[in-house]
Amino acid sequence: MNIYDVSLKAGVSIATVSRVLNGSGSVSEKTRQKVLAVIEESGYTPNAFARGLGLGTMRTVGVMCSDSSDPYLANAVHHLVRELRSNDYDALLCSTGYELEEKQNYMNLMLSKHVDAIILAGSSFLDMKEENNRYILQAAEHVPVMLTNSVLDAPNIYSTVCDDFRATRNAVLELIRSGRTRILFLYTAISRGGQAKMDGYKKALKKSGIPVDEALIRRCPRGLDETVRYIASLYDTGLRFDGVMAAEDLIAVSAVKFARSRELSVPEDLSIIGYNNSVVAMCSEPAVTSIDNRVDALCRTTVNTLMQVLNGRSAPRRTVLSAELVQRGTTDF
Amino acid sequence: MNIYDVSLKAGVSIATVSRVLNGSGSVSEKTRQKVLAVIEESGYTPNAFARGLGLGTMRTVGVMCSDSSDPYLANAVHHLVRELRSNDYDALLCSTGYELEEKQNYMNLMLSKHVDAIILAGSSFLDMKEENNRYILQAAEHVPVMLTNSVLDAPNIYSTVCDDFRATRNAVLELIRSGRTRILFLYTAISRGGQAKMDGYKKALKKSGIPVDEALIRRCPRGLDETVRYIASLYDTGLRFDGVMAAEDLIAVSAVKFARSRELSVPEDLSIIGYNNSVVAMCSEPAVTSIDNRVDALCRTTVNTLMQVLNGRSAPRRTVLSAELVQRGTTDF
DNA sequence: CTAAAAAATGTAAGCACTTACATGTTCGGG
DNA sequence: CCCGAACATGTAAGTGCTTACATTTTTTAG
Repeated sequence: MNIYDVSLKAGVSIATVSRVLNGSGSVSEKTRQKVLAVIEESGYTPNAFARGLGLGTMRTVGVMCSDSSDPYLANAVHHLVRELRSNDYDALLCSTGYELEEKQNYMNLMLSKHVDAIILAGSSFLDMKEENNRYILQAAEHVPVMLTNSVLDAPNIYSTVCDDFRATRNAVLELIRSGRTRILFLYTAISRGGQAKMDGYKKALKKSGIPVDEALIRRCPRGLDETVRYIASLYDTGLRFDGVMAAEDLIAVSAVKFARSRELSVPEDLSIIGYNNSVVAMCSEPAVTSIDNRVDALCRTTVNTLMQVLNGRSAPRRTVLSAELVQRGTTDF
Repeated sequence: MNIYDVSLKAGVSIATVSRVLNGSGSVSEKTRQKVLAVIEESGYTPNAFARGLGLGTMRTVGVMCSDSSDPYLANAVHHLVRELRSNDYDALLCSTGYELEEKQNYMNLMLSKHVDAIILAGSSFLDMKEENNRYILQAAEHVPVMLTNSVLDAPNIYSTVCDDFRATRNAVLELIRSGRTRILFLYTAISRGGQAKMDGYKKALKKSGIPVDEALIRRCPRGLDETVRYIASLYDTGLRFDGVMAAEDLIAVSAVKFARSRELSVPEDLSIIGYNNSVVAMCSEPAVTSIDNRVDALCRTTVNTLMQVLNGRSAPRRTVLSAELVQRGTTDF
C-alpha cells in the first residue's frame, strides 16, 4: 500500500494525498476528508524512507552518551527522549563507552543515518586536548550539536550546563561552616564539569582561608567496590579527612561504605556530599546529601534550544542552570 | 556529494560504486581500491534514506521500554544498544511510561519509521488482559517482535526470559532453610515476571509445609520513600515478618531502610532478598542480597535471536536463562 | 587460438515520496 | 456577464540508492 494506491482509491492525484499528509498547500475540505477516510480505512502509513528522501529529514536526532546504564545518564537519556518525542522527534541512541575512537565511530554512524541533530549527553565527551574534540566540530558542520553538561564554543554548537562551579563552591562552604577543614575532593574524570567542580571546591577553601592540599584531591576508579577500596587505601596510608565532596553520587556512596568499614560515623566523623542526586544517593545509609543538577530542566532546555535551532530561530549558544543542594543524612548543616 | 559524483570521479558507473559500498556483486580489486580512494578522499557518506528506500531497511531496530531511567531497564537498554551495534544495527529508543495508550502510540511511531524489528525491554509490556496485548500481535505482523522478560506465544514473536520462578523459589527456600517462616513478598506490578516470582515464592512455602498467608503478599507503590512508608504502615498495623522477598532491588532497599526505622537488625531480625542485582542493591547498608537475572546474557541472547530471525534462519520462540543468587549482607545463609 | 564460461561493469527501472510549476475551477466585483 | 485573483488539483521532475538484466572483458580449457 503506497501513496499511489491511496490516490487511486480516493480518486485524486498523489500530490493531493501528499498535501493532506503534510498539511501543506491547499486542499478543499471535501477532498481532504475523502483522502483521510481512505487512509484510515486502508491503514496506510507513508514510507519513512521515501519521505526522508524527499524532505531531507526523518525527524530523528542522535543521542550519544558514554554509558547509558549509568543511573545519571540513563535519567538524562530518559528525559531527552521524552522531550524530543513531545516535539515529534525520535531518538537514535548509542552508548559509546569512554574511548575516543569509539566516540568518533559512533558519531560517523549517526551522521551517516542523517539525523537532524546530535545531542551529546553528559560531560565525558569533551576532552582537555583540543584535537580530541575535533570530531565534534566536524559534526557541527553538518548538523547542530547540543552539549549537556559541557561547553564548547564553536559555530552550530549549543551548550546547556549546570553551574557546577557555584553549586560545588556553596556546598563546600557549607561543609566548612559546619566545622570541616580537611575535605577530600573525589572525581573520576576531568571533564568540563569535573573541572568546574574542582574549581568550586578550591574557591570555597580559599575563600575560607584554608590552604588547598593537593593530597586531598584524588581521582578514583570507576565502580563502587573499587572506590571503597581506593578511599580505604588512602586512609590506611595515613591520609586524614573529615569531609568528602564527591563529583558523583556513587563515589559518595562509596565514601559512606568506607566510613562504615573503618568505623567512622557519618556525618559526625565524616560529612559527605554527592553530586547528581540520582537514585543511588537515596539508597545508602545514611542517605547521601547530594547536589541536584536538575537533569529534567537541563534536558528540557537542551531540547527546547534545539527546536529553536531546527526551526531557524536564533538560540543562545550557552545556557546556564543552577543546581540545588538536597540535604540528607550525610551532612549536619 | 552523492553516488554519481563518486562514480564520476572514479571513472566507473554508480552500480559499481554501489557494489563496493555493499560488498555485493563482484568488483575487481583494482577498481574497488580506486573507488574506495575516491570515497575516502571526498568524505562521501551514502544517503541513508535513499539506501533505506532501495534496500527496504535502514538497519535500525526500535527499542521500547517503559522507563529508561529505571536502573534495571537502563542497564538492559545499554546492553541491547551495544549488542545491536556490534551487529551493525542502530536503536531507536523510546521511553513509553506505563500507560497502555502511550505504548500503542509509540509502537505505531516505531513502525511508521520502518524499523526492522522491535524489542520490548522489560516485563511491563504484557498485560493480563489479552486484548491489551493486541497491539503487540499487530506489530508482529509487520516486523519481528522480541520480548525480554516476558512471554507471548504468537507468530513472529520471540521471548527471552529468565527463569524467575525457579530463581525465586530457590531464594525463598534458602530463606526458609535459614529459619524464616513469615516471609513478605513485595512487588509493584503483576507482569509475567511478577507472576512467576510470586509462583516461585508460593511453591517454596508449600514445599516447606508453610501455609501461604495472603496477607504477606503485597503490592507496593513505586518509589523508595513511598515503599518505606508502605512497609512501615504494614508493620505498624501489626503485620509481622522475618523475611522479605522483593521483586525489585529498590523494594529490597526500601525494606532495609524500613528495618532501620523500626530498629530491626538485618539480617538477624529481617532477612531480605532483592531482584535484578542492579547498582542500588550494592548501595544500601547492609548491601542487598539479590537475584542476578543476567541482563547482559538476556540482552545478548535477545539480539542474537533477532539476528537469526532477520537473516531468515529459524530461531527458538522462547529461550529461558537461569539466574544466580548474589549473596550480600541482608541474608545469613 | 578460439569458444564457452566466468568475471567485471554498465544501463536503466524501480523504490515511495515531495514540490515547483502548469492547469483547471470558483468566485466576487466592476 | 466577464475577467482576474484566489484557490484547488494534476503533472512530472527530482531525491540517491539498489539490483535485475544486458553488455563487455577476462579467463580457462580444449
